[in-house]
Amino acid sequence: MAAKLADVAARAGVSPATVSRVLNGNYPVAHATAEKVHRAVAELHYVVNGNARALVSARSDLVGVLVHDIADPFFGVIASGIQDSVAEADVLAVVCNTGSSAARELSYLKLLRKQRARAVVLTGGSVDDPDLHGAFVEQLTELTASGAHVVLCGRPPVTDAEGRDVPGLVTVDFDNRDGARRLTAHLTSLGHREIGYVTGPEGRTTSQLRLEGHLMAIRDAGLDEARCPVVSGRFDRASGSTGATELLRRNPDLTAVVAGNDMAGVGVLTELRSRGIEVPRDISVAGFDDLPFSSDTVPALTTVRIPLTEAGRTSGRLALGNESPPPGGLLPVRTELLVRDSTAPPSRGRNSTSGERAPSAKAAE
Amino acid sequence: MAAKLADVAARAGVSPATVSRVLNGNYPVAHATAEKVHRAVAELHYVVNGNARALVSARSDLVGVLVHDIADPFFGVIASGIQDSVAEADVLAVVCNTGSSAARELSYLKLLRKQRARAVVLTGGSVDDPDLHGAFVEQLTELTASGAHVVLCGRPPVTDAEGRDVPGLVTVDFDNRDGARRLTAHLTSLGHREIGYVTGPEGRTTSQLRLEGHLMAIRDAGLDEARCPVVSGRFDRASGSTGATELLRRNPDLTAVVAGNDMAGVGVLTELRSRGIEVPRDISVAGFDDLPFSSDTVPALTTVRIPLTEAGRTSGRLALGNESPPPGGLLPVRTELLVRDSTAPPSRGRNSTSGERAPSAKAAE
DNA sequence: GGTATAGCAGAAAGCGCTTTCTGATCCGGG
DNA sequence: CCCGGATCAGAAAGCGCTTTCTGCTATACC
Repeated sequence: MAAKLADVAARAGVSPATVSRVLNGNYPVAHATAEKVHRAVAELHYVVNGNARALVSARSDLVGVLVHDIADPFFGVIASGIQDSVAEADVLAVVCNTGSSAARELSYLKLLRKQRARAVVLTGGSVDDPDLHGAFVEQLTELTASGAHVVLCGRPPVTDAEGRDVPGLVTVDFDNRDGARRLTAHLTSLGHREIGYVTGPEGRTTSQLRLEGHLMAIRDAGLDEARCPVVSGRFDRASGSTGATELLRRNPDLTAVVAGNDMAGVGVLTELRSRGIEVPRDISVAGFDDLPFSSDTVPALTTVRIPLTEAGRTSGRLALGNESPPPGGLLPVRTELLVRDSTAPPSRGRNSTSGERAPSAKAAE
Repeated sequence: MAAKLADVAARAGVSPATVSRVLNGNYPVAHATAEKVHRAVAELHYVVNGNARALVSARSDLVGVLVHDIADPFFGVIASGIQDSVAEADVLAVVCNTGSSAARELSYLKLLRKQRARAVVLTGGSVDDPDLHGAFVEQLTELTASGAHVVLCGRPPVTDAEGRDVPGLVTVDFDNRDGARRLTAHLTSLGHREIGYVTGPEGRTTSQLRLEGHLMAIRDAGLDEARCPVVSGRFDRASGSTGATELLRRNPDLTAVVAGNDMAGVGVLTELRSRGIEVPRDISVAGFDDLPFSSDTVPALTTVRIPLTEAGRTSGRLALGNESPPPGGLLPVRTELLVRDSTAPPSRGRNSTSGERAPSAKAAE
């Protein structure tokens, strides 16, 4: 149906080899000949068959991007960063929604291997499934063995059954633990001593690291852990709401609630509001990630910014192999505490009307 | 490096042809033989080379998905719907960010053609670029001619230079105009007579259709169009803010503001709030799309719901050719008016509480 | 003027698979 | 007992490209 290389060659009056060389520009071709070929290409609307090319060169112009949920802006932003940087090399990004299921992650990895993807970027915290971990490591090993680059963006290095790092992986690591520690430290330094926490989904490394950071800050400040309840959520709005409810049930005197991410933070905000609790006068609230909408909440959410777009871009470059991998395969990404309007010093006894807050001034990107 | 079909054949003691047949299950193979093959496949961790397969069968297991911006939840949700439905056929979705540029759209189309994508789904309103339109139609024609399915999701049918529909395209059409009409009609029926409007980007069909619907409702209600200013925005928060400012400058007596989409609606909400204008008491606000966050705004945003996930799924099925195309190639998607807390009847005379305007430094993306 | 050397272009092999065509085996029926 | 038709398996061609190897024509140099 479509024109092929041989058709172009015939039309230009040259051999297929010459056409190929003109197209790839990796071999000297006389200018006049190249002209003829270009003309023929244009006339025939010729487009090289990527499959044939990939077959002989043993690698395609595809990079796989595994995300938990592409409808979640957290992943959308990362994906757009990746897309951005790989597009410069005319490489296509294949976005795969795993729905946080290790099984689907595995089957996508296999599919990507089948397409001989040039690289794959796994984003977001890893999902723990002991049964599948062996198979997971195997896929990753197989992938790197066949020359594909594997980049972990926002998830910790993968270790095999013996706890050894799987070789050849590159990690773009978000500083979740320390970011969380600094966030909660901000709250304790404001004078909060009864701080609730809504975690992310169980078994997700991101949830765990952030929780650890939070607990570190709690201990550093010498707070009574019994007064600082932790409930588990799922990194979404709904779990933010129910989490806030549960937290208040456990400790009605809470003066601050930290959510595992911004999404849950919004849920907390909504729930508190619907209960007539004013933020930050009555309770301070904080999130994590600094998603695009986080500065538009009311009040604007205090959070920890992760430069997601930039991290995505870096991951993309790493995936293409354009950027030499960092020493040790680990490239840390700095987080930054963003204090906005949802956090303030605790008021003495909840029901007092402590000062009004100034209308929000926003942080530019 | 990786095992190939011949290796599996050798190990199983059969011919390559037999292995292929076992893997594809399209030809009778004795049970015992199939067993041997399966064992060899497992032992060698064999994964078929999709490129080789695509080369001979002349079509790959890839569908392209063109979006304006994957970080925007509007597209994220659609993309996840598409992904969802094509994944069932072990087909991979290639997400391409066009950044609303017709040139990039074109180059992605070419890239997708090169990969011999099985189908491509173009989402979101089309971008108007007269210079590139011819080339655009050509790519689409070439694509359908080579047997690929082309689905337009949320954009109107494409017409060629003579205004004729390009054949073979399937359109999943959002009912933007009528949705917008009903939304503004809701406002007029509430008693609003001075309604401002913030459009989407110029030259985008979605913007245009929604604006048309709005104006229809304005006329239907017999309002004075001079009192109903329209300012242009870009479907993002920042333009919602600036749009609201400009609208109030043009008509300080506005009792309602309609934004072209939810994103801009949030911007409007934020801006009004920072000016001390209370929603919906002083001014009603409405958006369009019903994105996941729209019910979490304060107050919850009245909007028009488009079943984006479902539309994405349908587009995916259409792209795979699993669903027979609708008559006329046009499949309408119903929208639904969602009245929430941001709209209410206008109050008599606003200046009762028109607050001080706080300086707010905004960042555009 | 003859040979060495660029500088280009073509022939052909082969990437890993699918599929048609051909062939071998086995069964039942005449 | 032999033949025809199932039933299954192999041989081989070829999908559209890249790339090595080979070869040809100029040019340069002695």
